Amino acid sequence: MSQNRDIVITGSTKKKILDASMKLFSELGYKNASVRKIAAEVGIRESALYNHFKNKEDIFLSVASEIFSTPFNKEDSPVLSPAQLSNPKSYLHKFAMEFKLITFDKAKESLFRILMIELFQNKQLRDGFINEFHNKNMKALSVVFFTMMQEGLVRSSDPLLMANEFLSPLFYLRLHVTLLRIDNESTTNLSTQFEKHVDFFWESVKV
Amino acid sequence: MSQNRDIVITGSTKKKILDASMKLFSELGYKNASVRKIAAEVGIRESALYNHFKNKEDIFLSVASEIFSTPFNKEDSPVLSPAQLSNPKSYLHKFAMEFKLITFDKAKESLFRILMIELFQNKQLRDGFINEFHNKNMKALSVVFFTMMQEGLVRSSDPLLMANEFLSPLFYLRLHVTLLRIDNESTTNLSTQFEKHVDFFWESVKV
DNA sequence: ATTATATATGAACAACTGTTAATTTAATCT
DNA sequence: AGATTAAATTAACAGTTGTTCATATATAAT
Repeated sequence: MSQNRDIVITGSTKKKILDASMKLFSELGYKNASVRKIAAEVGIRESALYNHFKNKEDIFLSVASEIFSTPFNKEDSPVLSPAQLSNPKSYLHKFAMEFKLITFDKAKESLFRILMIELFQNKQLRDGFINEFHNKNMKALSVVFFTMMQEGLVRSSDPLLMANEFLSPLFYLRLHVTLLRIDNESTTNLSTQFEKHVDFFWESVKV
Repeated sequence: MSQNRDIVITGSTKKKILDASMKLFSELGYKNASVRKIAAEVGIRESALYNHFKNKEDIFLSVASEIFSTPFNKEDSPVLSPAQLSNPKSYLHKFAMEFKLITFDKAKESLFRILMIELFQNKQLRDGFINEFHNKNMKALSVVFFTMMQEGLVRSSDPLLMANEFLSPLFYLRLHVTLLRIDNESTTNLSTQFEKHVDFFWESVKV
């Protein structure tokens, strides 16, 4: 009961630690985000952290686990119903818009930063990136393109290649946006590029 | 004279420090690559580093300055001569092959890792990435595509958009390759993708 | 009201950080 | 040869790191 009260009034300490960690990891990276900085951000002493987490890595893993849990790999987000596929261009638009939404989502942006910062120093994140992000998206998209090809909606080609050609510019765009946002620079130019990419791509593959 | 002798026999200490730093920065990141680790890699004590560099940041800047000095922005690499443009597809192939070469170049790979690792924590590298890599490549490519459009070699579109569509998959590919290489995983699948991308792209834009 | 439990604190630890100073070693110049 | 200069070493510094422990405080259950 009191747990509920805590949650309502201030949010549980554990949640606060995760939020503070996410913020600091994404701004400073793992090594620079010290347990003391995290504790200070929460408003407690560093020793109190160890009541909620085994150690610093435990905190990081808890934060990092969120990276691949929610955003892209939800089977339901870019829906893959035959009805949708009969209007293939609008399906691609939907996929890109989902991607755009995630790109400009503050919380997801922090997770993306953590991912990018630690990608080259953490095998777990590398595997997650390739399996949960790249492979999953590629698989989903290539199924879509394969179906489109069979129905004669797009030109015949390697579905995996086509999926890659569709996904890469979206990722690059996301990276670009994230970089600009760090320095509070304008991203209005880039925000329209998601749609432009889909249009260009569709012009490239439609029969 | 004796300086020359040193260089011939062992390489100057300063050069050795830069090599060791490049290696460690790219493997561990700035913070984790301590001055003691760098000194140990060179084979001297940490205090001796300060005979050659002002401080740690001075070493990093010296290494980081190489990132944007050599690889892509050389005006001569992807040549932009009218003669080349009359065979547009082979020009794009050349550009992509240049990119592929850089991707699989051991030394350049280290610099790319440093860039990616510190990209989100170092404004200087962010600016360098956007100005020296992104903008420069985009500008060069969009001029090419603009010319191609005028000569009726490719379909009419926004040259900048087309440049982006051409560049993004190359970058994504490079990222992917670099990640696999960290874990010594095979990249044979990916090595053929550079050519496939150009073929797919050409099929997409040729009139 | 007393006990039990969860969570906070302050202090301390050993290890590591970047950097400096005094000193020794080695190479160069006259 | 001796003097000068460059580059190395040893030792120490003040700070920070992650983690632990004994203790205090507040909440929950009896």
